[in-house]
Amino acid sequence: MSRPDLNPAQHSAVMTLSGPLLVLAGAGTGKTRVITYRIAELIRRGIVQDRILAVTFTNKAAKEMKERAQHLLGKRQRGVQPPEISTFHALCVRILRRHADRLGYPKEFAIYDRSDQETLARGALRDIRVSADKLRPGDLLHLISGWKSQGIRPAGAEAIAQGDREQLAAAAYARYQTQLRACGSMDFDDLLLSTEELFDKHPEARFAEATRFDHLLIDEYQDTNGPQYRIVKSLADRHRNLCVVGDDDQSIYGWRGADVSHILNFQKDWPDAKVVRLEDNYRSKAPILEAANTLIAHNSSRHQKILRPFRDGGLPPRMLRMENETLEAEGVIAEIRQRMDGVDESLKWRPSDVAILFRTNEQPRAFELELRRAQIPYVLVGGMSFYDRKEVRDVLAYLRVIANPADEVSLLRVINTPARGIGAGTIEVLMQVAVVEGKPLWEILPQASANGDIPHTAGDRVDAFRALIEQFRSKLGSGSLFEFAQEMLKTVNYRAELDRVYKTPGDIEARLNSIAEFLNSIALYEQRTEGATLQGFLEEAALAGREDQKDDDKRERHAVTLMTLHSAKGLEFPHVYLVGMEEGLMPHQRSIVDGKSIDEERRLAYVGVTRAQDTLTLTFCKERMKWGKPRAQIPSRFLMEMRGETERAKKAAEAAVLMFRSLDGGPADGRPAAATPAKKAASKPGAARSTKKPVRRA
DNA sequence: CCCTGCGCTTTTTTT
DNA sequence: AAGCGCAGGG
Repeated sequence: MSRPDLNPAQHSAVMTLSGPLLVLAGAGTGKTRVITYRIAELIRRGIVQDRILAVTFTNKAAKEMKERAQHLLGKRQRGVQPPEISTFHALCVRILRRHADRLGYPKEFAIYDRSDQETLARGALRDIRVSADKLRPGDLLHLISGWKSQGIRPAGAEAIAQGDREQLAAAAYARYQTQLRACGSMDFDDLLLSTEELFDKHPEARFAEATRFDHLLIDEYQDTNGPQYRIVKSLADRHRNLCVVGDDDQSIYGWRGADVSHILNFQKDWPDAKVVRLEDNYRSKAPILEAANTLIAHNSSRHQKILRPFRDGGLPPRMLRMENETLEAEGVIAEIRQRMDGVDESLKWRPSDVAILFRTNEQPRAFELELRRAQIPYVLVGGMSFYDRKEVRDVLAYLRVIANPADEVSLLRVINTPARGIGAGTIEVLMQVAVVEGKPLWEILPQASANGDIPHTAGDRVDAFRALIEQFRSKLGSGSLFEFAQEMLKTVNYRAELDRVYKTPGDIEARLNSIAEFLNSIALYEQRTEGATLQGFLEEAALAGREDQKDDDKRERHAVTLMTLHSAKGLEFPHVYLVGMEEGLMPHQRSIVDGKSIDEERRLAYVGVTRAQDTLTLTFCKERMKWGKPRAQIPSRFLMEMRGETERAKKAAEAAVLMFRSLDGGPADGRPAAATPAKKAASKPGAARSTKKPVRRA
């Protein structure tokens, strides 16, 4: 079975080198191949590689694309660098830095991740005296991000906010944004939004950026949000050589502001756009693809397309019913073990051939346990990442404060870590002074001991802390960053914090190890970067986020992959296990209750199914633990839809709606959960029709 | 100020 | 099951 180098459709997409081009590429149709060949072809035709910009959604995709392009180019000419390939966010950071003076932003800014944002959101809600039962930090962040992805600022949000909840959120948004700026920081949405603002207010900056490139390629175009869409337009309308690649059936980031209409309406924006459809699937064996096609056909409003299998043979997806999540993991892992140990050498599975895909981050627990027990190497992608660990965040916070003491979130994190006698009372007083004087907390610290509001002893401690940070600030920029960080940790005596929090020597050692690993990443950064700075390192760490760690490549080659469906997009594996195919999980309870985004959940399932090359196994449990209690599960409607049993799928959907809407997350035995009486009373009468949480009057 | 233990709530996906 | 906030004793 030989595969053509490029089929006619792919060839046409590669060769259409000027003007707008929409490549509608189904799963497994070789879209990466098209992009890289296109880049190579442009360079072959004499386009200087610096004039080509390719944008991806993840660092991993960017890295991979760079490697592939490099490989293709290497065959033709030696020493040719690949063109600029970058994520949206990294691109925006560079643009903002180049034009920082225009917008009056500092050139150096910290990038706040999800956990920093949560701290900020919590603080904003406290400042405007909103308790968690009215609006939780997570919900606030979701609303803020929604506004930001539509380009709406706090003033605008206050104007359009509907109802109490949104009004409160809009007020908190204003507060959040002020604090964020005061810290000299940006969140991920800000990077995009500020770039958009820069282009709006400063046409000359927009012109300068647009003139840097003659060709623009955007991968995963179905996942662009408002600001990204507008930035693409700004950058492309001069040369019009815009190639976007995507698949509306794989749009799974709607909750993050991605808007499928961008890809659906591409031809309206660019009337002379050429459209190429890639419908030959080279990845999955026919019966798997058939299941995928049948499943996705249940979605309305999509570009009609059918994927044709190139590979024949193979078996239909298996659907296995398990007793509970422990036995699910046991069953799956036992099978993998067995396949790995097979007698027939040619049929043996390697660990890296296998992926276990799931919907939520709590699901992998059971599988990790079993994999360890079976002594099968594995990598858990995403989940609790390196940068989410407490000790790493603490060290990071110290470095951030040293880089920029105005960073209040980080300052508050380390001011009493390890405990140095600056307690909640002292901090509260200092914060109040800061608010009254309208200055950052850091600038208040020198007056602390003089201020009569806090005890003398506390004042001395604050002085000592400030001197400590100042001492390291003055050392910055001379000598190795790695040694700098190492010395800082020693001086600060971070070890004391570990001893306080962790009881067993094993725990302490594990934490020390992750700190060592972190320090190592500083050393690696220094090695590969000319003119390494602390700021530069912090920025890289923020943008790399939960993505790859340097030695993952090596590990991945011998390990079973565990990951969420969202992280699996763009990847493929010979053997895929799609686990937890139950109502409430897949589709998720949330989308069942508000009935809105079932289509997106279906696309998610579709993404999962189309990751499989040779075999696909779907599993579901009869019962699953939740909050310490076992709970009856209904098999996912998607299982039935995949087999064309539409009526049975509808029944499952109805049952799920009943279960999740009326029982407030009811238990296994069918009796209503003993929920808090107040909540019960409120949710029962209105539950049938309400799409939003009923707003209760006080 | 710091630690411990109890009780209450939690329900998705991530650049 | 686990993480958070709060009360109470050193």
